[in-house]
Amino acid sequence: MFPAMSEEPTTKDRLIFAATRLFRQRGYDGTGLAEVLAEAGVPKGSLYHHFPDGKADLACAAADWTASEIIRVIDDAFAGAPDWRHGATTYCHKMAKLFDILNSADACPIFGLLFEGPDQNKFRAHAEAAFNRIIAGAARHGEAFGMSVEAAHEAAETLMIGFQGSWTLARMRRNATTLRSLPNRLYGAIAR
Amino acid sequence: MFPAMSEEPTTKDRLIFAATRLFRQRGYDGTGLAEVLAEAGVPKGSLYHHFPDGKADLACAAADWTASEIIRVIDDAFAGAPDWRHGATTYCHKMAKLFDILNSADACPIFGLLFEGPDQNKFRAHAEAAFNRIIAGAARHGEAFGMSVEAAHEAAETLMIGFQGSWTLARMRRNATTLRSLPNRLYGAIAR
DNA sequence: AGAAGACTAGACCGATTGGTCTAGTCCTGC
DNA sequence: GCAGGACTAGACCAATCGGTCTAGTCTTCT
Repeated sequence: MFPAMSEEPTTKDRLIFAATRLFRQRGYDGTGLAEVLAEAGVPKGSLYHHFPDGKADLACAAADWTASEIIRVIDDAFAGAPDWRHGATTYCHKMAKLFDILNSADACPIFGLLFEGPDQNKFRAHAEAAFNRIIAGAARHGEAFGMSVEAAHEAAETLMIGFQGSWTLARMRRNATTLRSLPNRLYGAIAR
Repeated sequence: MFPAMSEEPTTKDRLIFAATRLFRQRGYDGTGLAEVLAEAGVPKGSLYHHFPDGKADLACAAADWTASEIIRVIDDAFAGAPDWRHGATTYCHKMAKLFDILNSADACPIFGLLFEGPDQNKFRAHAEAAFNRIIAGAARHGEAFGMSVEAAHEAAETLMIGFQGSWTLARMRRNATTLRSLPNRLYGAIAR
């Protein structure tokens, strides 16, 4: 969830990274373009050059980028896991660690970036496609464990549903316990 | 979640109802005071008279009111239920119906009103207290079914975690299926 | 070198924002 | 009736909002 610093990011990427971070912290409507520009160190003309529809385009790009990052976290978490539960547990622990790094102040990275944004069909379609990518990315691992397509999809969805609720509660409580205990919450029961 | 119309609401209540509805639909930052005032049919001076800290006070009042309403829904849902699962299922069905009534556009009433608002400790404390009231209100029913204090609390929290994630997904998908299937999601496994 | 397009820079703009404040009207109690 | 407080009403304000636009600089290709 942090940009790789091995290469100088392009202007466009700098805008996306800054927007992602600020939208997550402040929400879409609570973030002004001036803040994004200041953090990215980019002038306004550049923003409209790269994102002709302005703030709304930025939200679409932030959602896309977030989904790609989450899929990376999911893939890392499930790599080498012997079964779904282990992968999901690692995912939750990784996200709990991210939560701690973010100092407990940020909205859930998935839902904060994909469920809040401009009131436009374009964004909505983007966000939905991004979310479906995440679900598909997670379900793929379920299938690799031998789950049926349906069961894998269901498991992925359940994980994401629980993840959001848990992150939100962790945020309120200022600690990541609900994230770390999510697997037990979900699979202390689902496991079969 | 709709004001009782048996009595003419006070100016203050009109503001709270309007704010609650608009904050749920647009988010706190996405709602301007002018909109709230227009919907409530109240002049600005009145707002500052009743809510000296302005918009932030309104958010606190909206959160409190929302919690009270949700607790009412919970109590209704669990009234007469033979066990936790039945009560929780009825709660989910009631909320799914509310979702349909709201035309799928509103943020989760609990989390949208309690987790988004002014970046202030006062609001945060209010919201956290409100949420804890909801959890306690639900846990009470668990205890009435013979659950230990801890298990009842855990069950209430799990329900709310799942509820938020499900509502959010229902909102994206424009249908309440995830809300209606939440009990099976949670208790097709937890049930013991 | 020159042309064209990509990209940066920041001034400008009308609209909206939430809060402040003055001037009333209404209500209650003496 | 009068005084004081509760409450309504809306004008005013500085700041911010996101978008537009002009004027450059940089890059690439011929």
